[in-house]
Amino acid sequence: MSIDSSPGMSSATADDIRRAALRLFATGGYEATTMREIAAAVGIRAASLYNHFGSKEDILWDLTSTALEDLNSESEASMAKLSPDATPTEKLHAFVRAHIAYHANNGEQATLVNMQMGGLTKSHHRKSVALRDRYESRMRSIMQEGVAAGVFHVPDERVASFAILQMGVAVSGWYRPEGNLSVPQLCDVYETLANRMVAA
Amino acid sequence: MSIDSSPGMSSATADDIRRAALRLFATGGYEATTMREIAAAVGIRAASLYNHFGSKEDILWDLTSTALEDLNSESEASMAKLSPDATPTEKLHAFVRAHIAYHANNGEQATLVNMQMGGLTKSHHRKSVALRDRYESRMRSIMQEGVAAGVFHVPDERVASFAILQMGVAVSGWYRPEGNLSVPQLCDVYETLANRMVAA
DNA sequence: ATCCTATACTAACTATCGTTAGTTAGCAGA
DNA sequence: TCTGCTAACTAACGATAGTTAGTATAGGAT
Repeated sequence: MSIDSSPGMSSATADDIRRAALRLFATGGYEATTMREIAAAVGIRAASLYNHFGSKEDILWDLTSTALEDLNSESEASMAKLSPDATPTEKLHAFVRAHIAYHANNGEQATLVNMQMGGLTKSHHRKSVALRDRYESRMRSIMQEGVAAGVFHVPDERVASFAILQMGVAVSGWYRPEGNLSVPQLCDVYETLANRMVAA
Repeated sequence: MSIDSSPGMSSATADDIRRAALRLFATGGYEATTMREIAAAVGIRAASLYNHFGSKEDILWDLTSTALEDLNSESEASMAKLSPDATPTEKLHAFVRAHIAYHANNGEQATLVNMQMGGLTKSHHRKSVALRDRYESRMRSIMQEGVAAGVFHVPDERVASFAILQMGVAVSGWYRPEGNLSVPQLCDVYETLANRMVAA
């Protein structure tokens, strides 16, 4: 047995499984999706899935951890491009644009993270929550920095941070690339809204 | 058989079932919750649930439709209190406050509507989506009215409407009455944020 | 006192789930 | 050519799901 569920190596079939499972989990829910459905979408039998993943939960964990790591790394990469003396406002803009771009470009991954994490084992769930918290805390830090510098003025730092995060998360639920808004345009819109919320 | 799932009449046991199922569906998900779990939470056996509801989906539909009707009626009641010549800004404030209050006071119902509607039959799902659309369209109307009157200025009416709605929906995920914010205070915060977003 | 209805129970059915066992075909390297 | 590994298959297992059938009991109405 090989089981290429660990990151790094992955066969073409394993990637097919990932793609099919992601779509099915995101649209129908993890519990409601059966191994036979995933297999049928790939063109194999259910038992063959176990040549690539140890269990159904293994697939969910693979997808979830990848999604959360992508979210974090894209966000970090975007922030890293800023100059060392960037203002809180510039940081907010960079964060929001990366946030919106991810949720527009990776709607299924985001949906998975937001709605299907309950299917994970307790251990995997804890790790996922930790990754999500790490992400959210970056938003909080920017907010606190801006308030401390006197350039942001919000009624409640915590609530305002959540509000900015969540209005962006919702993008994953409705954005379609074939619509009349490009991703950069969408980022513009949300950058403006976030900007106004902190009354910068 | 009586099956008091239809609104209006309902036995005490049926209400116990509703309460238990709501909690279990909201915290663990509809598909992952079993009839035996619901029954155990009520203190009866699974088969006895069928004296009160025709099926598991019947319970979900009962809860979902009630939640959506409550959301709509509370919103309408709040708007109805405004004077006939209320400004778009006053309407926005009234809508947002009702929106936030509902999501703070009815977190489990809101979670159900936002995450578990996939468990409904196609017919019930359609009706639910229609109720949700009716609610969201009220936000859109206020936005359009404000923009037309020249008092709101947003980059995109549709996106801004969704953003205001969704930052409020997220409240149902984290608000706890034992926290350091009362519901009216929370409404104040979100009224301010929404206000800034439309730059009124 | 006697029905009758409502609601609970036990027991079980059928379907389907995730998963395992055992097997077979194909292909790379010696 | 032989060997060994990968990844597919068929078949089936054990568990559990939603649901139904049949039965018992308690309380209110006549």
